[in-house]
Order: sequence, then C-alpha cells, then structure tokens
Amino acid sequence: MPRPESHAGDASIPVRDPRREILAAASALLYESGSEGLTIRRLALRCGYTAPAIYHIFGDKAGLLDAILREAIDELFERIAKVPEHAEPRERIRMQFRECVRFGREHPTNYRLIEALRPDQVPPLVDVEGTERRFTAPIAHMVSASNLLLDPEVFRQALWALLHGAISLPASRPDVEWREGFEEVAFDALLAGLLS
Amino acid sequence: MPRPESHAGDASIPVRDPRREILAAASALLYESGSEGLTIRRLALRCGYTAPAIYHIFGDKAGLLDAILREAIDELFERIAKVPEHAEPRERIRMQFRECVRFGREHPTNYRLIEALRPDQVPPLVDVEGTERRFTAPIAHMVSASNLLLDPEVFRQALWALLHGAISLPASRPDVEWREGFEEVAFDALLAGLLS
DNA sequence: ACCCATTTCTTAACACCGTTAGCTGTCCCG
DNA sequence: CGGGACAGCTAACGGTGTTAAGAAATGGGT
Repeated sequence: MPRPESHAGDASIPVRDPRREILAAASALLYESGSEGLTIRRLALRCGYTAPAIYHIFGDKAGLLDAILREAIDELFERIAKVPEHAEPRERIRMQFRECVRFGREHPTNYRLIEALRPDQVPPLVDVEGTERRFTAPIAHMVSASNLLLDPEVFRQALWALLHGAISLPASRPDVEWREGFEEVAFDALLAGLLS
Repeated sequence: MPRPESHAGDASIPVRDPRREILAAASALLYESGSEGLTIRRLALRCGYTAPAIYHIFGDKAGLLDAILREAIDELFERIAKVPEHAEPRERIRMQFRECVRFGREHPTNYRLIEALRPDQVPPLVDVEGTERRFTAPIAHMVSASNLLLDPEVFRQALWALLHGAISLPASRPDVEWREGFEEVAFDALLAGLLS
C-alpha cells in the first residue's frame, strides 16, 4: 500500500518520488557538510519538503540514516560482486580488501556515520549469505590449504580489524600524512604472517 | 547562598577545586550513560554547578572533552611508560601494543569519544617526544636491523591501523563474538609479515 | 577600614535540534 | 456525490550547546 507509483503506465508525469528525492538531498548534504550538517530541518529545507514529511516516510532519523547506509552498502556489495570469482583465494581476498578500502576512502562520511550511531542502532547491514560466500569461504579455504592450526574466524577478525582501521583512522585523522598504499603493505604482511 | 562556609579558618581544607570536581562528575556520567549521556546541563546538575560555570572553566564542550581525553591519555602514557625499556625492540613494541588494547577495552567510551569529535576538533593529544622515543625509534631500529627496504613510517601506520581497528571495531560492534586474543595473533602476524 | 576591580557563578534567554499532535488538502473508490 | 485514506503542512514540546548580563564573593591598594 505505501507504494502506489506502479499502478499504471505513466508516460506524462514523473510522479515525484519523495523518498528518492529526500535520499538524494541527504547524500548531497552529507557530502557537502559532513555528518554534522545532516539535520532533519536542513534536509527538509533542501529538498522542498518539511520535517514531518520526512518523518512520515522514514519514521525516524535512525531510519533515514539506515536508508542512506543501505544504499551505500548496496553499492559496495555491487562493487565487491564485480571482482572475478575464479582467481585464487588469496588474490580474490586482496582485491576485495582493496575495493573496500577504496570505497571507504571515497565515502568517508558514510563510513563515519556508522561510528556515530549508537551501537544498538547499527542496522543489520550485512548481507549474510554474500559475506559468507565472498569472505568467509575463501579464508577457510586458505587456512585449510595451509595446514595450520588457525581458527578461520580469528583470521577473519584480524583482517576485519585491519580493514576497519585502515579506513576509519585516516578518515578521523586527516591531519596525518598517510603513506600512499600503506594499507596494501599491511594487508600483504598480515596475510603472509597469518599463513606462515 | 551556595557558598556558606567558604572563608572559615581552615587553610588546609582543599578549597573546592571546581575543575577537578567537574571532570570527575563528567567521567562518572560518561561511564554510566555513555557519550550520549554527557550533556552540559546534566553534568551541571550532577556536580552542583550550573552550565555557564562549566563554560567559564572549559570554554566549550569541545574543551571539556579535550580535558577528559587528556586525563585518559595521560593515564595511558603512564601505563606505557611502565613497560620495561631494556627488552628487545620487538617485545617492547608488542607489550606497548598490548597495553594500548587493554586500555581501549577498559575505556571504550573514552575511545569512542575521539571518533565522535569533528576531525578538526581532535586535540593534539600525542606527547610527541614520548611517542617518538617509545614507538618510532624501536620501529626504526627493527626495520634497519632487518635489512629491508621498508619505510619505517609505513610500518608505523600499519601497526597503528591494526591497533585502532582492534580497539574501535569491537567497541562499536559489541554484537559480534570477538575471539579472545585475536588482536595478539594479528599483531604477531603483521609484525612477522612486515619483517620477512 | 574602605572602595574598587577582578574573578566566579547565577538567572534568563537564543537558536537550533529531534520529534509529535493535529489539521488541511487531494485523490481514489463506492 | 460522499467518504475514507493518505501526503503534507503548521505549531508546538522538551532538550541541546551557548551567550549576555548581572549578583556575589575575593583580593589588593590606599
């Protein structure tokens, strides 16, 4: 019922999709003035609606952020899905890592948004099945192929922590001169160290 | 009359140090109800002063957080200073890493506070000279001893990213079951990988 | 002892925030 | 034509950081 736009052949009128308009304005606002700049009232002013209209659609500010983050995460997963499946596990993981870092660097605000949320408000963004197939499985594969007594979950958490740090630390400390590609060096070293 | 017995003869009586009282109340509040719970008015109510009094002392909310973080950082540096100087560089770095992680786990709120700040408000907390002596120098020592063409700064940033991730990721995602000691495994692996 | 200047703290207000109640219009369906 | 569902608005509430302006205490200097 809340989606009446698909009822007829609409050729003449573009049916003003408020949800999309608001999300677009929110992203623009977020990009321009950071997460502090995204306020319901400013957003309302920007997109031509009023605050209660936004509440009518997203229910909550958390709901709005949730929607924004979902869009971003979808884009990230699309990119990750594009890395070729047939490479050897180690190379695949490396390319996925690289894609994640690149994404985080391009959208630092979105990334910081997650930190800004209260822990209990973090939406369950993770496409569980996709994560399983694209990350956990290759890791398990590498671990079992290396004949080591290493818990694959520890392996995953180690990579995750490095990934998170490599994205969020430069994002929150732009005053430091971060060496170009330091995260690749770190990734390779961590991987090599874990598998040795 | 909120100050009835101020000039009574006892010169040895500790003359109500408001700055310290406020900071103590702020830490308590922060510990009890997280960074969202720390609001100027609540803090004022808690410590018996009023909001403008706090402003008079700390100038700003950022100034207040700055003071809190400085206290925490001081404690951390005290702990780091306690790790013995005479061990070999690798072991020393490992123990310092461990101390940092332990500290971050004990004070997750303080750590998240840094993330919550706007990047341009991050205070220059780092005791430059101490950091130089305790972190950069051992790293440079290890790198040069290993005959590798590795930029010590890249080395440092790699460790820093892992450290940051190992602290802040579990802090912002308590829903995940983090493996006990995964960060030590990651640290050893990263170090081994970098030096090989 | 007095008086004045400085410091310290309070009351009152401002602008903004997220959020909600209550109303108005507009459209579809009977 | 009428009625209900719904999108959207105006107005307001409580809470936030912050500041202006004044009162109370304090500390010299004469």
